[in-house]
Amino acid sequence: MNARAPKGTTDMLPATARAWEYLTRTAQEMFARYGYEPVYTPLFEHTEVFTRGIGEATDIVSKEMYTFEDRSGRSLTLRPEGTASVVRSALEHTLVPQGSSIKLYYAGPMFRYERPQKGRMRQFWQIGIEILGAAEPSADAEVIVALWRFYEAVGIPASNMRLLVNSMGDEACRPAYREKVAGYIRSRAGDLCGECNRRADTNPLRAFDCKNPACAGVMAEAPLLRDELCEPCAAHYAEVKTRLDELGIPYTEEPKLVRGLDYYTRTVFEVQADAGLGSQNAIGGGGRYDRLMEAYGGKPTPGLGFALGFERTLLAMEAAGAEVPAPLLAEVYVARVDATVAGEAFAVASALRDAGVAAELDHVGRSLKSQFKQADKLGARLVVIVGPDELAAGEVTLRDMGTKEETRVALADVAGAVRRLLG
RNA sequence: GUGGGUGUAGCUCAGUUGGUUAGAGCGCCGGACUGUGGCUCCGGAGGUCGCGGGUUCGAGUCCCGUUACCCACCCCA
Repeated sequence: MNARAPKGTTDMLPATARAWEYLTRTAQEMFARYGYEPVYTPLFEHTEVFTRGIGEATDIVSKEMYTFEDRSGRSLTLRPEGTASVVRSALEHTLVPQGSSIKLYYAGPMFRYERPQKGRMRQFWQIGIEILGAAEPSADAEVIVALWRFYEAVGIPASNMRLLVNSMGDEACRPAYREKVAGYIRSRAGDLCGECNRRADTNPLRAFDCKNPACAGVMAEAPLLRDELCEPCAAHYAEVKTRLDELGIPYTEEPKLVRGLDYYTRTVFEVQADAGLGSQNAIGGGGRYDRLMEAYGGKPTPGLGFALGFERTLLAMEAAGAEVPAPLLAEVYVARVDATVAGEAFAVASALRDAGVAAELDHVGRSLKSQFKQADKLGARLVVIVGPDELAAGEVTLRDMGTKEETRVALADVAGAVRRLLG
């Protein structure tokens, strides 16, 4: 059989899994302080949740989804992102009654059928937060600040990151702007690539993202939404920036920042890392999606949030030299002199564990010498030596690996003695 | 979907102009007088040289195909 994990997936071995748990734990602790509660939605949804939420014409929906029929013929899709599911769940359970709001966070794997490369996997992990029911600019600022602070908390210095912000307008001003850009594209059709010409009809704003140098040059002269925002959108955007300014969060306005998901309105943002990443340098991003709930048939409910990628965040952390705390696997190593005392040794290790001490012992029949090597490698501060001689007196030997001092203690008091020595 | 690069022990890699039993470091296991660690020394286990063809007296070394991984385009977290 093929023992490899499928393309674009990877096993998270202990070193990585530890980092995953660290990121999750940090998010739990931090987002709790911001008032967010956990939510777990299914890893797959009715396909419609994503086609209607993210948009039929987006790359994610049109060519990157893992869609399949179950045995009853339903069309299901492995979630390519988290927001659509959370909003669908909020609608199903009426989590946002009129006039209220709710704050949620999630963490888990997402799935997109893409060509893997640095910082891009087919199964990748995200942590995200969402606020539903909040329309005020302070909510936008809160989400952005939470994202920024999270990166700082896990050891990525501000000097290694760039925060980009923009406003995409709303239904009052964006349609007109879209047409204006589409018109601009058609007027410069000869100077733009084929893909961009098609975008005039499908998603003109994406032309701003085109990597083609010629297109970039042409689009640099295109009309900017910043100059076309309706008054409410302009005021909202201005206040978001004021909130960020007041906290000293360093951001850059990027008028060409466009998100690839159709549901975004008004505020959008992205954090890019300068070090450790390849060309996929966006380690987190998000924005406001005030019309998404309606797209699902719910009442108008403003919403916003962000998602950050585990894999990319970890790459940025490594580049910054950020350390993931390592757990203490063995404060004490229980060594047995020979097989005749295996039972007693096991009982001692169990008693230590019951007493809250990290204790390890051998299960493969190593020599006593080898057990000491193990103890040393694991960083055990103490070794409990269980041998026939000691047991004859109802005792065991305790060795301090630092000072090499050995003392005999009563078998019945091992846990107590160990705890006193460990301080 | 397109392009480039790389595939030799668990890991990181050497392998001369194709030539006898494929190497190193690290890791792992064991030992250096009898129940004891970190250093050092000695020994050992471990390899279908990605896979399949071809050229050749002979290929890890050359050619073709294929596959996997990596990176980039694209897109996004």
